[in-house]
Amino acid sequence: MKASTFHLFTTRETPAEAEIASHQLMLRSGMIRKLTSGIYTWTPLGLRVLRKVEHIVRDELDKVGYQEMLMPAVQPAELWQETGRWQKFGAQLLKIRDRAGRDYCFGPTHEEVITDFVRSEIRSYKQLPITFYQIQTKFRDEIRPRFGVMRSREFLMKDAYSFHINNESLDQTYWEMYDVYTRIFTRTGLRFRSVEADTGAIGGSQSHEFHVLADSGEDQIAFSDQSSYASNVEMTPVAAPVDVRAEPRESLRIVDTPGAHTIEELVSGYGVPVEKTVKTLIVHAAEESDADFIALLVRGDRTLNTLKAEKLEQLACPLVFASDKEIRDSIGAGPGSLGPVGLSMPVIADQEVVLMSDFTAGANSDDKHYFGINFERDLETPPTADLRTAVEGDTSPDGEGVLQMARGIEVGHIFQLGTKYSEAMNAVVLGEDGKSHVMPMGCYGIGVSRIVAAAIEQNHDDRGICWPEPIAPFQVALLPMNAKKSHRVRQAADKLYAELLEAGVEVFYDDRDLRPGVMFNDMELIGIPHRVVIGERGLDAGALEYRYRRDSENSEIPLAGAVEAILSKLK
RNA sequence: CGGGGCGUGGCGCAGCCUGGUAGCGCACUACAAUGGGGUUGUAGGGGUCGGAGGUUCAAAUCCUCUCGCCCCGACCA
Repeated sequence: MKASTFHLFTTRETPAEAEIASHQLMLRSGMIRKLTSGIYTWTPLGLRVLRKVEHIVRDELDKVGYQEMLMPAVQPAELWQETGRWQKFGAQLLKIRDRAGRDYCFGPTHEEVITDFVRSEIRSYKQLPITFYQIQTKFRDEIRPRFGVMRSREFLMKDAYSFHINNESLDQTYWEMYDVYTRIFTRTGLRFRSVEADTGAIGGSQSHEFHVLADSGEDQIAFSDQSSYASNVEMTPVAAPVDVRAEPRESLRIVDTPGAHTIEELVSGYGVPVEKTVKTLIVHAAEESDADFIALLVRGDRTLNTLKAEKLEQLACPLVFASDKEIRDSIGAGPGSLGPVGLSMPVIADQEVVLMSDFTAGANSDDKHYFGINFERDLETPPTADLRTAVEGDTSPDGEGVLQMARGIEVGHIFQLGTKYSEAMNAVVLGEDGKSHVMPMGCYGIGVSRIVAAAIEQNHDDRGICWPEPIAPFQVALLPMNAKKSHRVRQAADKLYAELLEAGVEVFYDDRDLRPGVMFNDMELIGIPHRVVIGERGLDAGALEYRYRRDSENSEIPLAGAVEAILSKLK
C-alpha cells in the first residue's frame, strides 16, 4: 500500500472526549470516527485491524468444523416474546417499528433467531451436535457508552451457538470451544486470562469469561497465586472461615455517636477498629416472602456482593435496596444508625460476621450505636450466607494459595445455556429412543471490535500504538528519506517496495514526500511493527536502517538480500 | 435515572462576566525555501457561534425553552 493513495489522517492533538489510551490513539491514528454516541465508523486503517482479528477468529472456528452463517440484524418482536425477553432484556434492546406498525428489534444477540432456525432445520439426533456461528454487527442501547469502541452501542461480535442431544454432548463442545478460544486469543498476541464467570442476563449454568489483562479494564478478576483458579470477582466465592468465635469480653452498651453515619466516621470518630464494625443493609425481600425487608450484615470494611445476594431465594432479584423512607418507616431510624440488635426483621449475616465478638453496630436509633455486641448473649445468631466480595489475600476457593487481583477487559464469554431457550421455543429433535428431546444449547461470544481497543490498551507507549504483529494493520513501514531530491533513494525504495509486495509482505510505503520526522511520528502512532528506512547515508554504505516498533535503537540490514533479511524479522 | 460540565470553520481552544456584528493554533489550498524526528515564509479558502423564541437600536455574549455531546454516580447504612 502506498501512503499517497491511502486515506491516512492522523492528528497531533487528542480529541477532548477520549479518556483512555486506546480511545485516544484510535482517534489520533484515524482508525475510527464517531458518528454519534456509541456509534463509530471504521476507516480503512481501522478496518484492516478489525479484519485481522476477524480472520483469526473465523479461521480457528472453521478449523474445528463450526459453520459460519449470517442471521438478520433486525428481528421480529414475536420471537422475543416467545422467550419473554422482549420485556426482560430491558432498555438495552433497541426496538424498531415498521410502516405497518409491526415491532422489531435490532439484534443485541441471536439466541432466538438461531433457535428458531434450528427448530425447523434439525429433526434428528443424528444431526447433532452442531455448532453455527456468525460475525455480525450487534446493537445494545448501553446506558452509558464510553471509551470508544470499548463499550459502544453498535459493535462487531462473533456469536456461536451449539445444539445437543444431551448435557454430556454440550459439556464436550463447551470445553472444545474453551480450547478454541484459548487458541484464538493466543494467536492475537494478547496477554489474556480465562476466568469462571456469572451467567448474567443470558442465563444458564457453566460459564467462563476471557479477559485481556490491562490496568484500565472495567472488570476485576481474582486468581490464585498457587493454582490455576481464576474467576470474575463479581462471583468469586469466599470460603467459610474456620476460626472460632472468641468469648465475649465486653459488656453491651449504647453509645451516643452524633455525626457517625458511616463506618468510616465511626472508625475515625470513636476509635473503633474497622474489623470490629458491622454494616447493616436493608434490602427488599422476595415477592413470595412473608417479610417486606431483610437485613444483611457484613463487616464494616467489606463490600456486599450484589450478585451473591440476588441468588439468595429470600431476596428480591434484581436486588433492591430499601429507600431511606422505607428504612425510617419500618425501623424508626435512618440509615447510618442501623444494627442487628433488637431489629424486627429477618437477618442474614455474611459468614464471617457470626464469628465476630465485641463488635459495634447501629442501635436503630438516630445517632446511637451499640458497642460490645456479642451473638447468643445479645441477639440470636442469624443464618449465614456468603455475601461479601472477595478481596486480595482471601484464601483461594479451591483451597490452594491466596487470591491476587488483576484488571481485565472482557473479550470473550462462553455459556452452557441448557434448555432455557430451546424449551421456551420448543426446539426439539427425535432421539435414538424415538422420543422428542429438548436440545441443550451453548452460546459463545467474542467482542471482535472490543479486542481491537483492548489490544491497544495493553500495547501502547507515549508515541502511539505497538501492535502485536498478528493484528497490525501493516507489517512493515518503508520510509524513503528525501526521495524528492534523491533519485537513488526513490529508485531503491520503489524497488524494495515491489520486492516486498512480491514476497507477500504487507508493506506500507510512505511515498508522500514528507519530512522524516512527520513520517516517523505517523508510523509510530499507527503502530506498524517493523520500520525500514532508506536514505542517502545508508545507500552509500550499502545498507538499510531497521527498527522494531518497541525498540529504541536502529540496526542495519545489508541492501543485498534485504527482502530475506526483512522476512526473517517478521513473525 | 440522578448530579456536574460543554456546544464558536475538520480538530484543539479563546472571546461571553462588562452586548457593538468573530479570532488563535493545528489541519487544508497555492507558491517558494528547506530536507534524517511533527521545518519556515508569503498569500489564501472555509464558521447561519447547536436550535427556537425573547430582551435590545444592536446578541456568540443577557433571559426562557429545547436538542446534542462528555464526565461522575447509581452500596448508603
